[in-house]
Amino acid sequence: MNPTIKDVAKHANVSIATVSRIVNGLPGYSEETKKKVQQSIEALGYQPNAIARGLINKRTQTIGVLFPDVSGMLSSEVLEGVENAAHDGGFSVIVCNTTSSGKRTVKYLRLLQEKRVDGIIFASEDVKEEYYKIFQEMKVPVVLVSTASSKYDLPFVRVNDFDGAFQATEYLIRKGHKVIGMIGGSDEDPIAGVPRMQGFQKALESNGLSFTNNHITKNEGYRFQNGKESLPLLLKKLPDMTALFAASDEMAIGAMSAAHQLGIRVPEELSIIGYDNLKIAEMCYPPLTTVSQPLKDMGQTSGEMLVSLIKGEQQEAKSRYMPFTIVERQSVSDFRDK
Amino acid sequence: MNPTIKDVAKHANVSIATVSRIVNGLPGYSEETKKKVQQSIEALGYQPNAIARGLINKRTQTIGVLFPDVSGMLSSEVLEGVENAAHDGGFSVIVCNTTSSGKRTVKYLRLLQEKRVDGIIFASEDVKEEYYKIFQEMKVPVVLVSTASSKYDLPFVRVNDFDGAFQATEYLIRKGHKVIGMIGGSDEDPIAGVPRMQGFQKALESNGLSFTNNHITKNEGYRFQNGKESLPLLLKKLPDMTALFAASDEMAIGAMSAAHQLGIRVPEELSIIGYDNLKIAEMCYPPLTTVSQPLKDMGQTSGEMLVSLIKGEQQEAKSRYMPFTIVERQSVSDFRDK
DNA sequence: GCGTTTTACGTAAACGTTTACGTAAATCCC
DNA sequence: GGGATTTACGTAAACGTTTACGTAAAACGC
Repeated sequence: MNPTIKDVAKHANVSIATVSRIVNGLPGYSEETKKKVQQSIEALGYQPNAIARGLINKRTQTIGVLFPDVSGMLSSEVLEGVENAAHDGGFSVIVCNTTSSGKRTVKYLRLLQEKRVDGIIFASEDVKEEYYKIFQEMKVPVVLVSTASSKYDLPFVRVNDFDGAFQATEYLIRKGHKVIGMIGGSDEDPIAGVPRMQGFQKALESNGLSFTNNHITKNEGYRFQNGKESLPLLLKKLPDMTALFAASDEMAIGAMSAAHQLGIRVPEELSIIGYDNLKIAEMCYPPLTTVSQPLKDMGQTSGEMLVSLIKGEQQEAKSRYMPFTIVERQSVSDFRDK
Repeated sequence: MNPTIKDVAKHANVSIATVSRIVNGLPGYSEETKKKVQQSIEALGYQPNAIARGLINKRTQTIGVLFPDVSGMLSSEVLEGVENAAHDGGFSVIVCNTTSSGKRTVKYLRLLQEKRVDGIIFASEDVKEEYYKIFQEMKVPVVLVSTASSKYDLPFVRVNDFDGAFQATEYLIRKGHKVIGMIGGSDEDPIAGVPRMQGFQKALESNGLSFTNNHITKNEGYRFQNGKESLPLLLKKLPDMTALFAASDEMAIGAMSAAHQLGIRVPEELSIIGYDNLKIAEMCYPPLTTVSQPLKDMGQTSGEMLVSLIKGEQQEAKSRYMPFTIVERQSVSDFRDK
């Protein structure tokens, strides 16, 4: 089995306290003793036991990250950023796939509490009261990413969804489009659903364009299939539509697929703008113009924020709205001549 | 802070051994004592400390998973399967993003060794000697996924890449194509590079079609951009090419993008078949026909295999070749009339 | 040389849990 | 009723590490 600190101490003929001091770079030993101990460590192949250290220090150097869909394209980029920041800060990442289930989320939080993780990153979902209660019990820092909570004072890292939608819609308006539809999310989703629809509506109204219920179709999810099914519905409600804003890249690409099937040329007959700037945005045909959420940076920033809170480098984190841009590709046509 | 087992024992007026027995469902207490202890647990909000338990049991209920690219589309689906299996088996997953760097991989393995993880899943990369040395030191089970090792006897879960490529190429041949090219990976990649190229070559030769160096372009990576850059090169070498097999879905979609730009109609003028069946295969235009690696199932299977090894339910794991299928979509035309 | 300060150790206790083993009481069976 | 077995505890030690504190020796300064 693995040699312990006792084996090293015996081999080097010193006490375990001396070995510990040397291993951890604390003062209190001679150069001669240090060399002797290091030789013993190498000879025995000693690897310190982080479990024992965690028990004493009451810190495990581990954080938990909860995603509603760990293999989703959004999640995987955020995860990369989080993992980079955590690793650089000396922390390991336990990943939890909650599948948007409240029960499973509570189970994971309890598990993370038992494992005494030093902090939590909670991604892309609304914070329920019972989650917040567990956060409180755990007495560790929590950072939200790609989400926020109106009810609980938890630091977050996100993009301003209202502004992003507003500017995406204004972009279409500036390109000369006057009949613009939206493939939206859910009325009950306070994170990605409601603000993006509100931003869309506000942009229309601010530019003197009409907004009615016919301008939006709503969905429970944000997937390719949702977008594909929504386009025919939207066209029925808004037959003169020349452009649309989709509340996610996947839905935009789904709409694109449906347009191909309906023989509608994109962008010549229908312009489409998405939201996220996932990797696939450049891979579809035509390449998608979209609102760019800097997902990996958001993961990185939230990871750094959490590490900083754990280390006590700051007592309170300042929530961050990350900048977004409109990445122009080829899915939006210039309608100003028409 | 968190109440300990000592607090519960004091509150319930029993010993800590009794609390432990009750919490862990071991025999040796009366129903009356059990009720009393459970009330104390609830009143104090006791959560067992998994760190202390891990130190005693020499088992952390945690596994480490190493990916060369954690946000890659391949990785994220495998990760979901692994995480599901691990969670169901009572294990947490520490995710490590090695970025294909040998140095970083060693660093992660050492970290996982210190954290005393119960097992390792190693994905999508060749096993180097120094990794294998660390596996040996750690004395925990290791399972490979989406990779294998010719040099070390480690159980793996993968698809037979030779067969997959062979059948993809035969599929094109059965569709009447006679001049078939390949966008391949690297000669130095014994996992995804060489076998897929060999399968392609064998299929051509077995069907009496010519194979020369002009039939393959090679790449260092398997990304969209690699595919996009490869198509013009391949067309230069093989101007009469009517179909191509790409060694990954991303490269297939990259080739598709290049075809659109060159005004080549897919599949009418050029048929394309990919490899992986990533989510994006159905999202591109036209939807991609591809060899389907069951990525999530592979993750699930490798996770189950590792859990079983850790629990001692089996002493040796039997390596698994997972079945693949050809998922027909719309990127391959029937060339038998022409 | 002597008193003070610093250095280089080692000892003992702690962290929160699990469990082997001993003991007393209760139960069972002849 | 008595001996054997089972049940229901509690005690003590262990797991591998960190560190406060005490002590002896060395170094420093007058």
